[in-house]
Amino acid sequence: MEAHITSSNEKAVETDLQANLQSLRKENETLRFMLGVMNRKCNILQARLQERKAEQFMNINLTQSGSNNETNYKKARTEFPAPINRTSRILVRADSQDNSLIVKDGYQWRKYGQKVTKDNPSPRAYFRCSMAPGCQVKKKVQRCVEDKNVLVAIYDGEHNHDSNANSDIGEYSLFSSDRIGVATPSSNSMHNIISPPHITNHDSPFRPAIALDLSLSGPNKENQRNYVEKDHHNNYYYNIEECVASLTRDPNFTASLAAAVARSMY
DNA sequence: CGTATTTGACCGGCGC
DNA sequence: GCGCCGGTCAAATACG
Repeated sequence: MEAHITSSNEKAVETDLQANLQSLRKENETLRFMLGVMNRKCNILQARLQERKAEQFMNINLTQSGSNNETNYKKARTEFPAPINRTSRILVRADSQDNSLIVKDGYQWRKYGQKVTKDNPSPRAYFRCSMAPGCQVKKKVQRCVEDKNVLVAIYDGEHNHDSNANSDIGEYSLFSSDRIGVATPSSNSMHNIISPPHITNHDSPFRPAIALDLSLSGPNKENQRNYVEKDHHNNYYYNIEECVASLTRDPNFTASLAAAVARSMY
């Protein structure tokens, strides 16, 4: 009898927990969506500010001298580069037999050049974002000198528009297991591949690791994070595990977490 | 025929 | 000044 009551109580608690978990998931989803919207709005505003600055610069030059528009525009573009000149390096698994330097990342690119560089026998392809007229994001794609199965894509600048990756994630390899990792802008070699530390690799140093993508959209968002986490004491961590370990060591954090979980349950 | 890609020419920065 | 190198331009070409 008593045992029966206990089990029904447990069931009630379980369904309660399930419901709470569901509502927390929904809340999380909503917050992520809002963050995504704010991110996009921020990018658009930055692009508009950039255009205004360029226009102002052109106007000043036109009133000061009678030189032609194109020269002024070119100068304005160089004087005022992309609002935040971010660069990020992304490594993507590719078939060594496939000679195309195409990295599917959810954006539309127009190729405008190809060049063989000194340090790498594989040609480097130059792309410009063609999804939005004002977008000045560029990317360079080249096969890794150390492993031809890996494409190195270097992104330069910040998109002023959304990608279509969110709507059709499965199509784009950068958002699936094809992506190997993100390296810091200063890195010059494959040793900067970032992968979960618990994944060991005995076959090849460049074998793709599983990368869990928590970003909201395109590759430039990766650059903002670069897998570097910062805690509330302003300490930087270069991998998730280290960050989690530090947080769990912090009694304030664990107490706050426990309180938050308790609040969500009752 | 319009659009995307290719590819040689050109440009600017840098070191000598 | 010269040569090297990476990045960009633009005419030619390919493609749907």
